[in-house]
Amino acid sequence: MGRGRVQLKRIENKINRQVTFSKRRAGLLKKAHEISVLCDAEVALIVFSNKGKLFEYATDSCMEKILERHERYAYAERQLVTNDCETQGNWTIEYTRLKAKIDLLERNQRHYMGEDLGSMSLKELQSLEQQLDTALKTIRTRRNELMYESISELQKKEKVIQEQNNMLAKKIKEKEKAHVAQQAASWDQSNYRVDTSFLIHHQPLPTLNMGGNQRQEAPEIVRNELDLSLEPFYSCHLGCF
Amino acid sequence: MGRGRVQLKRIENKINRQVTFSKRRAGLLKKAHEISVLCDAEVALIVFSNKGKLFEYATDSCMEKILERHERYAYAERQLVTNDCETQGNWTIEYTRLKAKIDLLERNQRHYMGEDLGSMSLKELQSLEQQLDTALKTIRTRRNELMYESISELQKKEKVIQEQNNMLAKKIKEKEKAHVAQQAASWDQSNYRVDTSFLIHHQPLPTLNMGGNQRQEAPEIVRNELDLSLEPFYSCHLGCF
DNA sequence: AACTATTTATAAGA
DNA sequence: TTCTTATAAATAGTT
Repeated sequence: MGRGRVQLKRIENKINRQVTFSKRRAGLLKKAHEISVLCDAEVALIVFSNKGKLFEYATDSCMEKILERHERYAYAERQLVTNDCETQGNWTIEYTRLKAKIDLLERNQRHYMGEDLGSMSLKELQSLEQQLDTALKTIRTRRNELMYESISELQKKEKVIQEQNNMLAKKIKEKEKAHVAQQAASWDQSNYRVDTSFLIHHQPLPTLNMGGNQRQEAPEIVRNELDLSLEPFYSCHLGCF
Repeated sequence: MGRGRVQLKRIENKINRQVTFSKRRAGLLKKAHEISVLCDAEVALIVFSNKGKLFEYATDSCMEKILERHERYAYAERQLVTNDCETQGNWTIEYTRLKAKIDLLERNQRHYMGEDLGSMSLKELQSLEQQLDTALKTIRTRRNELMYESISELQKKEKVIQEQNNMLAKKIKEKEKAHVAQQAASWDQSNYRVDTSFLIHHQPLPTLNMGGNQRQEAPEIVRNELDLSLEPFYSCHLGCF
C-alpha cells in the first residue's frame, strides 16, 4: 500500500521505522475498531513500540474485561494439562495462578539483575539489554533532576547566609571604624583592635562541596561559577542518552 | 475497500457479517504481524467473534509475556479498583500474602524498567542505577560471548569449505594442465579449454555477511579480516562498561 | 472460495 | 509532525 512494494522484514532506517510505525499503528487501531463495530466482535489490541511506549485499543474501552475473558480461555486449555491432582477447592486455581505469576516475576527479576542468563537467546538478550538501557537513562535523568533540585536549594540557602555574613561583616567594620576613630582621637593605637580578616578568608559553606566551589566574596559570583561547573556533568549524561 | 463505501455500524445481515468478520480478521492479524516485524514492535491482538470464538496474535507467539508487560503498565489503575471485595475466608491470609509478594515484585520490576521513580530517594536511585549498570555489563558480556561463539563457528565452517574449494580448484587446474599438454602435443589449441577463473573470483561464502567479508583466496587472511572488523563493535561496548 | 471493481492504507517525498 | 500523491493492498459485492 504505497509507492513501493513492502518487504516483510525489520525496517533498518530508524526514522523510517518510526514513521511507518506511526502510520501503521493508526491504521491497525482503526481496523481493530472497525471489525469490532461492523462484526460485533470484542477486540483487544496492545502495541508496544520498540522504545517501550504503550498503545492500546479495546472494544468499549474495556481492556481488563477482555483480558480476563482471554485468560479464562487460556485456562481452559491449561486445565487439560493441570487436571489430575486437585479438583477440591476453587481457590486452588487462584493459588496456582499466583504462584505461577510469582515464578515468572522472580525469573524476570533475576534477568533484570543480570543473573540466570544462560537460558536466554541472543534475541532475548538484545531485547533485555535495550530495555535496561532505556531504563537506566530514565533513572539517570530522574537522579539528575533530584540532584539539581537539592543543589538549587543549597544555593539559595548559601545566598541567604552569605548575605547575612556580609551584613555582619559590614556592621563589624563600621564598629571597628568608629572604634579606631575613637582611639585615633586619643592617639592610642596599641590595644583593642578587632581582627575581621577571617570573615573574608574562610570557606563560605563547608557542607556544599560539589564542583569547584571556591571562596568568593560576592554571592552572585559564587552562583554563576556553580552553574558553570555543572555543565560537564549534564552533558556527560546527555551523551549517553 | 471494496465495491461499496462502508458505514461504520453493525452489519445486520448475519451471513454478511460472518463473511466480513472472516475477511477482516485475516487482514487485521496480518497487519498486526506486519507492524510487529517491520517496526520491531511487540503486539498482542485478541479477537472474540460475536459467537465467542477466540482468535489471537502475539509477537513471537508469546501472548503471556506481552500481557504481563501490559499489566505492569496498567497496574497503578487497577490498584484503585481491586481493593474492597474480599475479607471473608481463612485462605484469604495466604492469598493476601501472595498478593503482597506480587505487589513487591511488580514494584521492583517497574523500577528496573525505569518506571514509577517518583517515590524513590536519591540514594535509592543511585543504588538502582548501579545495580542496573552492573547487570547491563553482565548481559552485554553474555551477548558478546554468544555472538563470538556463532562467529567462530561460522569461521570454522568457512575455513573447511574454503579448503575444499581450494582443493577442487587445484584438481581442476591439474586436469586442465594435463589436458593442455595433451592438446599441445597434437598442436590443437582451439577447443575444449576448461575455464577455471570463476573458482577464484566468486564470493567465498554467500551466507556469512558480517563486516567486510570480501573475497580472499587464503582462508587465513579472511579470518584475520573478520577479527579486525569486530574491533569497533567490542570497543564500543567496552567503552560503556 | 474466486474474482474484480473500488475503496483504503500507506510509502515516499515535500 | 503533517500533507500530498502515486501506488499497493484490502475488501464489498458478486459469481
